[in-house]
Amino acid sequence: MAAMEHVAADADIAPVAALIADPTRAAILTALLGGQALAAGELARMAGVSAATASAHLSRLLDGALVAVVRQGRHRYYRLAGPEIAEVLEVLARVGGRPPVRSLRQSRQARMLEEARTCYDHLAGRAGVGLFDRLREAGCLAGEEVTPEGERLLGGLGVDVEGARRARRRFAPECLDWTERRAHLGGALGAAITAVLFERGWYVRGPVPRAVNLTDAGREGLAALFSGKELTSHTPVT
Amino acid sequence: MAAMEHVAADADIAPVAALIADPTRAAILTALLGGQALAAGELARMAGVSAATASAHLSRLLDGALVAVVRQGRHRYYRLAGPEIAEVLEVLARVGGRPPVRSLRQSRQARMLEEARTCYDHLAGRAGVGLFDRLREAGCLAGEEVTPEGERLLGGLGVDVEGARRARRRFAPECLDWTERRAHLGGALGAAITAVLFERGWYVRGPVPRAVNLTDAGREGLAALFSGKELTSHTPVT
DNA sequence: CGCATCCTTCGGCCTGCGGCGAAACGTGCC
DNA sequence: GGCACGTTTCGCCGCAGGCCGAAGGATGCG
Repeated sequence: MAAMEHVAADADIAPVAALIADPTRAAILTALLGGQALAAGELARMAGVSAATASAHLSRLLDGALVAVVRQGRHRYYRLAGPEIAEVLEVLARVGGRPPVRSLRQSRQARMLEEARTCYDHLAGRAGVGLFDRLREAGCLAGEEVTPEGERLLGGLGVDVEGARRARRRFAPECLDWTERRAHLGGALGAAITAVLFERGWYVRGPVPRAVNLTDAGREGLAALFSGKELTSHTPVT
Repeated sequence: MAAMEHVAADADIAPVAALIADPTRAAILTALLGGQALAAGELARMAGVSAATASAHLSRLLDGALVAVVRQGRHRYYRLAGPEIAEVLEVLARVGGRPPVRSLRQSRQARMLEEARTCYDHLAGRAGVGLFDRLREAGCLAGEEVTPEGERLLGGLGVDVEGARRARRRFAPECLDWTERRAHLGGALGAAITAVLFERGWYVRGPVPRAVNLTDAGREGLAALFSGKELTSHTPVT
């Protein structure tokens, strides 16, 4: 969930938030969430303000690079500047729209996500930090590197450590886990390990989008892995 | 990327954004991104304002449920209210911090993501909308349902359509694709199909977090699938 | 060219809200 | 109890910025 590894070094979030913070601008942006470009006048009508007001807002949104404009005859069609903008609006909507009290179903789903989930492409939640801890305890990790011991253990599991090292992303960064408030393993290595866990069927995806479940095979496999026993051989799917 | 299916029916995003929009509050929230709870006075010092000012801000953040507080003696320790809040801040940071001009490497990554990526747990990008179109053309989908023809084709592929229908989420909603500006298939069915694509090795995850790549096997398999030929039998990994 | 349409710029009004110091409140310590 | 300290509440000031109507481009049409 917390994609610390991807956050630009302390970017100014206030100016962007300020652009979205005005109700009229928010209405405009939400209207544009549909994906199609809309004319300035139409946006003014949708937002319930005069053309002059809407124009001022659109000008600021343009400055802030939240929207882009294409002139066509005497119309100016505005659209969101990119997918990231839509993402921001959607995440904000999830936070703003969350009900003050959770339904039973929601809290059940929340508990599942706390137990084990994916964070982008690596394992997170209690399972994620647990795995990270056990890898450290077993002496597999030192700083952002893998020890020879770790190479052996992960290699035996079927993880392509060398491949992960060559990937175009950070190798083994800690990724702050937001439900556990502690680190789990992210980056190329975290993704590679997680891929193997799925290939082996040790974890399977759950009904809720990012939830994953530990299988019986996974429980046994992980226990064996960290008790030092050799693993049964394994043929990857690809 | 566009998780339309999860957005609450037009939630008010402006109030949340307004809370983040003030530079002082943004500084406080960013300070709390570290994960540990901090005392009010400490936050005041970090944000560079008087205790009175910080207190007022914290009070508003508390009202808006962006932070939570725990009293301990004469201190009050504030922390972010939950993982969603961290997520909002991180997404905002990505947008606010994005460089005006993309590096070669970034634009290469962006192109990869435009071609094919995952959106939560289903296929998106050109590949996602393409697959959706071909499923529709083949008469597999009707509204939010699967036709008998679709049952046959997907069943032959190894997709558990019945299982997806029973899942605790929408079955086959359209999900707006933000790079293509058209719909792709989301929900339980989209996830189930995507899972099979990975199991069969038709798609593999790429070096960039959400990127996926079509394999040669995938190209052939998909071509065969939509040309009506029978598929080679398939043993799932789990 | 003249007019209608769409959009932006300008000038003025006014509310909202962030800032501070001082005082009040609550808690721990002696 | 009395004091110190952390935090909140109160009162006040100042300004950023949202709103509109009117005027000023720009574009298309006849």
